[in-house]
Amino acid sequence: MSTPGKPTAKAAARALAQRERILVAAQKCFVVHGFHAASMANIADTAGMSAGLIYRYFKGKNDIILAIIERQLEEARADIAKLHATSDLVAGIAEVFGQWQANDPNVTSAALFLELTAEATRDEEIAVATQASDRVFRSLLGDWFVRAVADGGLGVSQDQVATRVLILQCLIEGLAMRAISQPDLSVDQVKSALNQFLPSLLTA
Amino acid sequence: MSTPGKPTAKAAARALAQRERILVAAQKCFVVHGFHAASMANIADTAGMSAGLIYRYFKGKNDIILAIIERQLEEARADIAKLHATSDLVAGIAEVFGQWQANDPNVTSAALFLELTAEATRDEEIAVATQASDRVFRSLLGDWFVRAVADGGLGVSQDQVATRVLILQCLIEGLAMRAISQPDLSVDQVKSALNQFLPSLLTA
Amino acid sequence: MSTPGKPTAKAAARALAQRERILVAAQKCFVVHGFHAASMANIADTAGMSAGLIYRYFKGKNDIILAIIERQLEEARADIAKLHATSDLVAGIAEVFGQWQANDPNVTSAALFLELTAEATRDEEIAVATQASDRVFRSLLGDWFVRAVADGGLGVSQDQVATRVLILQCLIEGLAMRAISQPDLSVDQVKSALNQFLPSLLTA
Amino acid sequence: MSTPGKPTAKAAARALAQRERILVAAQKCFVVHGFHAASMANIADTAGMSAGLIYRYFKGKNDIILAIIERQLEEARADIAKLHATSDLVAGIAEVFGQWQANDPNVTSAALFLELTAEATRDEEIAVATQASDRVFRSLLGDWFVRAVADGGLGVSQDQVATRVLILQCLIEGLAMRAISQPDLSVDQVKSALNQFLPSLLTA
DNA sequence: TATGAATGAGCGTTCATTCAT
DNA sequence: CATGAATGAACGCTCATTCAT
Repeated sequence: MSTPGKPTAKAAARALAQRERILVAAQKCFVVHGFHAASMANIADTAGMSAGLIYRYFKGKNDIILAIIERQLEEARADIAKLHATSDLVAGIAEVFGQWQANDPNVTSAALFLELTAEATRDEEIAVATQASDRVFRSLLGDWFVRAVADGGLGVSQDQVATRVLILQCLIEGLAMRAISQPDLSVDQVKSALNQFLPSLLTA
Repeated sequence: MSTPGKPTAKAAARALAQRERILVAAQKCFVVHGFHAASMANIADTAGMSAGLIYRYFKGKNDIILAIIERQLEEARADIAKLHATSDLVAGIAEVFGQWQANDPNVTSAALFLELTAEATRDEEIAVATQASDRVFRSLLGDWFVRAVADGGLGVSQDQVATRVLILQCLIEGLAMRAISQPDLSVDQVKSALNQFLPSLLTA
Repeated sequence: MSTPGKPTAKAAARALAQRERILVAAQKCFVVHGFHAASMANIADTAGMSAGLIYRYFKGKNDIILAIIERQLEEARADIAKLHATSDLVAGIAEVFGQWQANDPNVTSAALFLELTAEATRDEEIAVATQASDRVFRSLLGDWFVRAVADGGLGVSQDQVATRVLILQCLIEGLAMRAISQPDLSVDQVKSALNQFLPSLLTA
Repeated sequence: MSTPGKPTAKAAARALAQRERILVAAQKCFVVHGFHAASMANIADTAGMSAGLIYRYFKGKNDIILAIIERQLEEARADIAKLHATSDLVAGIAEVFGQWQANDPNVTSAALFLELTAEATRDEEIAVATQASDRVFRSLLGDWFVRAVADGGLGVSQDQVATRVLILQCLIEGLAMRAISQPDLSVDQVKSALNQFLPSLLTA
């Protein structure tokens, strides 16, 4: 009231920063322990705050999970945007595969992605969020496929888009499982395989 | 000791049957609730026995999870065997996709598969088991690719096998995620996509 | 199964005994600390068991409260039955007042009665239970008023019953508050006052 | 110190106003949620101030409860004063009963009264406060009973006062419980009952 | 004076595991 | 062999209270 505007903005900024701190900590904990095994105390410790404080910024544990899903959607959107910029889809996918294999708790985790998807079969809220996220992702991929080559797209015909997107997604998401189940699979092998089979998917 | 030979064999058979009862119940519970949310009481109820009795046949909950992984290996082997028998790989994969989408607690579950794989990044024992299982699976698939056409194989050259197996696995496992994240994807669409892209993978 | 009937009956008896142990402990704790301030750990300690065990016999804390209400109803029924037997209503009420003033955690507590009634304005389940209990109590009292003198009743006319029951209840329940707020009020003073004003209530 | 006299008086007045704001808010919250279930955050919100500020005016939650008791004493004194003014005691009591049944959070609440009394059996400070309050109330009622009819009193003899006050209080406080446990009891029924039994209490 | 972010202890509850029967 | 009562540690979460701003 005394200094209008500013203090509120400052407080809002702090709140956002705190939410971010919590989400980063939660992501690490979820990657390391899994959704259910990671405790709020775990997350609080990792975030360097008391457990109770988390509830000022999130309604509960489930709320954190949903926020993490949205984070992943935004990261995915950013990745898609990069696809537009680069002509080298193979290198992009291979890089993501490398990150998944390294299992760095700070970036998108393959394990988290799998567990999240599995959880969608049990939690209605999570199901809604993941399916919505997935729809957006497919739509973005589809736009890229269908756009004219002159505009940075692939110029694929409309009746082919769904099929191509499906296969491409299977390849990418399948690599998430390979990153875990086949730790001795090298990035180069992945590149080589993709170089051999992706072109037929990407040509009009 | 008192009645040697026969009774022991009988007891061992009973023990195996009990383990099987428990595993079947556990699989159902895990599919429905997930590994961590499924309680031992749940499993005991489903198996129609007391909670305490389970500990005569398994060291603990983790021990059951490990056994479930081995069960899945067996089932995977059976699936591979069916691939040999059928000439129609596309129909086979599409059928599995349909089962995954239906999420029948009695057959291999996509969600369980994902959760299990995710868990492998956290539990060393599970990692070892899943990777061993995966190696066997790849080996069986590889054999089929490399075997002569006359012997029911595909006659693919040795230096192409790893690549082909990799792509095929990505497609199959990618469909596990599609079954969950894209519930409106029809079996026919999957068949159509596979029919378009599998041939290039399966020809020598 | 092996020894049918008996074991189940034994188990049921034990379960009932455990429920009773818990209810007795809960009543003590509720009297001493109040409904909300009494913790499940408190009750478990008082009952001489672990906190977790309580949940085998009660759904939760609210379930215990509801069971205590029913207990009180049964005790009230027993008290009413005694009224039938004795011609000395004044002595009976005065005795109850004495127990209330002593605040013995083992018998019906005035404080518990008040808190329970207050809670009924907030918890729908408790409201339903207390009102049902109250209806039964009033009905029993009314029967006694209306019954012929020859049958141990008071022979009060039908159109007078509701009024008489109302006043009598106010006097009894009012004494519950007096027992707390006026600790120096003697049982004899209560008797004297009741002897002076009850007769007009009890004559046809 | 810097501006002696006046500013201090102003500050004291402000402090009293703040205390009043808090007490009004607390009373509302206590009526709705009960003493223990009402949170300091609740009270702060209702009072339109921050939670921390309350601690400048009250030592803690218990301190607020004690202050509320004193408030009720003030209200009770006011009610007694009204009894003096009206010749119709029955109508006055019936009106209070109606307010109790309506459970208006802005006036004296029956539920709060009961909970407060119950709490007196547990908290020594509350016991002292309620008993002192009760003594004053009885004294005021007694004065009215004993005062000469010519002075607006009832002219009851000294040795009858205690008994009459006791019965009258039981009737009034008993109606507090009736208001909760017998929600279908009408104000008219109460009036009718009081009209029948009060006269014998009020005549010399 | 006033705020509200932060703490930390304690809550009700669940559940893997043990063991007397 | 089989039971299920019992434990105890941990969980997610709430809230009275404090204190830097």
